[in-house]
Amino acid sequence: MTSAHAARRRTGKTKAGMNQRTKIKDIARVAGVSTATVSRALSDSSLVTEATREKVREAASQLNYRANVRARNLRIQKSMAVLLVVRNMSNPFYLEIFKGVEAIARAAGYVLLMGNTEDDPEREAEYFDMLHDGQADGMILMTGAVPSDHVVLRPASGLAPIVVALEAVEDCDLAHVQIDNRAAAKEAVNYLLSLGHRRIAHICGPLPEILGRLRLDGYRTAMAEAGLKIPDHYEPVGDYSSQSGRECCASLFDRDEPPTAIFAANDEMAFGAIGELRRRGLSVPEDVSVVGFDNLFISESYSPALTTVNQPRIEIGQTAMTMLLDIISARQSTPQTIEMPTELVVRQSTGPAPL
Amino acid sequence: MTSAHAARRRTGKTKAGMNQRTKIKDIARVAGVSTATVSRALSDSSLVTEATREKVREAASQLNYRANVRARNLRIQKSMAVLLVVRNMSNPFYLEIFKGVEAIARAAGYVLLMGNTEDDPEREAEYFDMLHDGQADGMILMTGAVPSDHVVLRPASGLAPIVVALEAVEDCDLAHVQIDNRAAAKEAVNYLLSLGHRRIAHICGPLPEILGRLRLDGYRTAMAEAGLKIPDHYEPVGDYSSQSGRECCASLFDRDEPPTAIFAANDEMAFGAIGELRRRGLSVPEDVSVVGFDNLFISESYSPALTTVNQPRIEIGQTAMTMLLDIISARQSTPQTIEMPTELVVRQSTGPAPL
DNA sequence: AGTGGTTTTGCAATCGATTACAATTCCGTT
DNA sequence: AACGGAATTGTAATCGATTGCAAAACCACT
Repeated sequence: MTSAHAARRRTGKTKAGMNQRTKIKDIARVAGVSTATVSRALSDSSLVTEATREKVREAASQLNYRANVRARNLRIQKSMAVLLVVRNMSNPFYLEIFKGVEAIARAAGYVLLMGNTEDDPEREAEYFDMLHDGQADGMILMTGAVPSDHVVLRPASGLAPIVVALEAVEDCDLAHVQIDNRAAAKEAVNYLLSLGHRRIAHICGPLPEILGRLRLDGYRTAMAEAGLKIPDHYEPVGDYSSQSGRECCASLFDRDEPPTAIFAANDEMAFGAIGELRRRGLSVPEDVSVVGFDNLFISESYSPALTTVNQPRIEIGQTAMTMLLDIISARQSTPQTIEMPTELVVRQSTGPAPL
Repeated sequence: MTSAHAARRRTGKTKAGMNQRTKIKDIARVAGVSTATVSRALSDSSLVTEATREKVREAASQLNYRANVRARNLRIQKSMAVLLVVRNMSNPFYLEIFKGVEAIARAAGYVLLMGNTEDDPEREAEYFDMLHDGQADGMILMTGAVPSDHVVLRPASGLAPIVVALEAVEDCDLAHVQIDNRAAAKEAVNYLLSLGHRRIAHICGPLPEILGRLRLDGYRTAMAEAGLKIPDHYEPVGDYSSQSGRECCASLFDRDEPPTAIFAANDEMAFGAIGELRRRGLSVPEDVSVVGFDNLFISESYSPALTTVNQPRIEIGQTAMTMLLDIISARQSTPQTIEMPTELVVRQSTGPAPL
């Protein structure tokens, strides 16, 4: 009776009509059992006989029943959703991380919510709020910024599960998945040194960010260990765009003693640099060698194929999500930091130093 | 009393402790009003005095209250979430579409759920199920495949709001956002013809898919209108990967009468083709012109910068999401098809036909 | 003070599941 | 047949908000 009433009321509202979804009560009626039994039967509880389970399943599939996720989530106090927050959604670097995260999340029955901050502190706070109000059960954070005074960070207030990936949040005991940027940069530069290059420049990423500083540091360390002095203008700063790579490269070759090799802080700037070199009639790698960082999907099919530092992005995504699940299910409580291995991928954009 | 009891019980469970979230009842108690009034005050209903609204706001901010989204969603019968489903999450083509969708969704208060099918019919069905069980209020579908007998498609069962973007689902009255692939392809080929090229080949996308067929059709139409006969082997079929572009290009130049221009069905295959040409000592665009399709972010910084057909991806995402919102709010009921404009972007990979 | 009308507020139902606890059934034993 | 204990099932509370309806408060005007 109640349900007939509800049905009538709802039909009155939606002009589409017939939008009546079957609920657990309907199954109960058809199968001749209580709603509790239906719930148990469908969730494979051991508390029901095989016979009733079958009866319930029968009724459910006949009525095309699917449990209402909203109701379940309210009752079980979970959202079965995780939030993946990045600085810029259209950065191709993230693609495979998305994929890695998605694969693990999906396998565990979680859905993936996307967050895009555009480096706007207000937006960042919004995503933290979403954790707070139960829209997601955890978050993978790929922006370095954390609203410093946000409520979820107050230890007492039930710190929501957060895993920071590829960025570092200091003074917060959060779980981290990282790579060793300094060592990776050093390895790249060492490779150039091993090819006989001495005049090696570095196109930096933005230096307010830790990422850019670490890579620069690796470059400097390698140079220092080789006993080489770095000319003043050998460290132009870009913003990770190919346009900035182009400009930085131009600035290097507009002055005396241009380098014979360039190590760019990411692949896009390396592409820009190669474009600029070509424009100046210099060929890669015969005249100048170029190394990138990231190993974007496209780097392999660039011509010349780019020598670059590979980050295991799929694995990084998988690892971050796995850690998050471990924390959510309280299998893991003390925040860990996992370091993923990088690898220098040698392709055609590097060669022996010219005489 | 009840709430104290609940608190005790919950605290007993979570070892983190202190996870007690403030609920509307707490605000009501502090502000000295009923829960109904709190709800109304916080939702800016005109039914409360400014005085009580202020009192409630005060209490809410003092207790750091945020409404529980799960409870609200159950009550209002919405999820305030939309599902964006793609074939392959790590395809760079989607990036800006994500961004466009995200921007509009966010502005409207919707969150974005990501779906990745990997062309697996089972997964496709899963995402349709998510619509069915209320996990999302609508879906933007970027896979051509629709589970043919799925319940949401039965007209009577309250067809869930779906917008199909850049793919075509036939025999379904769903809203669509598309581009005119045939015309765009024709325009690209016409441009090559205008440069004096006569031997123009087309590297096709997979032909079971409508997309590949339409672009091929545009190519053929342009050639036919120019009165040119297409040699047998001028239509190799790739799979949109740069590797396949490389192979298709090789197959073209391993035979007699190689083309002087190549129109590839997407940018990645164009990159592969350019790589192969370079490997053979042919230069682009002096010996061979190459045109792509999509205008990936990287095409501009490729060298040579790629001439390609631009799809307004951000706008496509925005439009799809806007349409979806219109349908959800029933502002729009008859499914529309919107066609977005493409544009040939001429860069350095094309030039006059060699003599 | 009483009346009628308009604002504000509160009570309690509701959304649709899960689950603690009580009630019942089942089954083997005496 | 009666009994005890285990296995099933049912009743009703619960999750935390929103909202229909009734009650209360307020106000102006006779």
